[in-house]
Amino acid sequence: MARTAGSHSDITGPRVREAALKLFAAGGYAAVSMRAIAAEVGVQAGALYNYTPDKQTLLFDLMESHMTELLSAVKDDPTQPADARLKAFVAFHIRFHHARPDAVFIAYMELRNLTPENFAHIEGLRRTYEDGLEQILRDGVASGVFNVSDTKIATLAIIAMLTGVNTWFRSGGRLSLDQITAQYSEMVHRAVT
Amino acid sequence: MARTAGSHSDITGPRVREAALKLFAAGGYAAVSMRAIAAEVGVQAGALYNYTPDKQTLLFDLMESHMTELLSAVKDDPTQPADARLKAFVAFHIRFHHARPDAVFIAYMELRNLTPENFAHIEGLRRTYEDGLEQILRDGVASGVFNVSDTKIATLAIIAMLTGVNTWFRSGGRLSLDQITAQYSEMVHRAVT
DNA sequence: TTACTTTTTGAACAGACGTTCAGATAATTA
DNA sequence: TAATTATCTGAACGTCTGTTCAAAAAGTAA
Repeated sequence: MARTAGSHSDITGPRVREAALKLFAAGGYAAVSMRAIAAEVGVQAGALYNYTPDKQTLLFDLMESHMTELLSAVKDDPTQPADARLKAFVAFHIRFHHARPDAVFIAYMELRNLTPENFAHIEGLRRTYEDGLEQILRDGVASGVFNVSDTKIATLAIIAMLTGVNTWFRSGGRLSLDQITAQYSEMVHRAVT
Repeated sequence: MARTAGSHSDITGPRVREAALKLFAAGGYAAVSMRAIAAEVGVQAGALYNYTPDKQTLLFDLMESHMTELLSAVKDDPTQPADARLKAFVAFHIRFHHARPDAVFIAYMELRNLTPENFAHIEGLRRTYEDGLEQILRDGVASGVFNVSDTKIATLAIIAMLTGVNTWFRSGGRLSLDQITAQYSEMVHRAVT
């Protein structure tokens, strides 16, 4: 056997990334073999190397795609009042992260499996995202609507709190995502006011 | 060669656990081999099996020890006002977790590498810890000092926020641990009041 | 149909994996 | 001192690892 019926890179390529995302999130980068990813796709291990030069790059590409999507999806209107901007940020963060739990999990858990250069690049993207929130807090402090002694710490505290939703929330439970968002929005608002 | 000079289980045993803790935290359970742990201890891989039946149990024992220590270290005095109890909880959590970053990291990251039974056991211990905080919040709501619409969500939000300190704080930086604790205490207090 | 390109297989590589165990040496006890 | 126990080595086991590559089959274009 060789090339299989119906095979095409436009189909197999995305499926390789989907399989890697799913399996890395479930088992961890180191615990998932290239053969396991190939089996999930329905292909032999050698075929994966048409789509990634190596396993490390496969991980990095997944993480970079996630961070890039995050940064291009987040919106902020500096002409609005800071409290409205903060509320919008909270809602965006919870919703965006809830929609892609596997990518979020990988982006936060597999940093140690990146080479130093790859790590630095991903860290830079994350820092950019954090800076967006910190700017909202700083503007709010400047305009007198917020009261925070250290905006950097508050930024990290808020993001940790929001991202934590992903570790326990699943659709279909006692509360809807909107209800969760409302309560977090309230807690965050109080915490900085 | 066989038994080495000065060798004793009272010495080697703890060193095996220390090495495993350090390496699991740095590289992840799946990425760390028994040979790597043995090398860290200064022994051959076979010798590890005098101290653990297998690698999985080694991981489980580390996690269970950590959770058990956590539960026996946390104190709460229900006769005190809820806001004082909450403040004490925040300070305890930050300090306890800061003192053992490797164990904390493992306890939160390697859950997926536990067998179902081991996972259920560790999850039970974590739930017990969370319940301690939730009880404080509930008492505070009952006595009118707190205002939280859902104490379970608030519990998870607070713990995620506090544990997040471990991901970035290192002693010797811009702020002391006491300063960090004061600001988190303030934010948590505001969030539930 | 023929020629060419794209995609996959399946075998192979050298090395690492968790675990077991007989035998050897050190520590301890009598 | 001699006998016993505790501890470790070093080799071995079968299996899995990431990656490479020639050969084969399917898709595409002329």
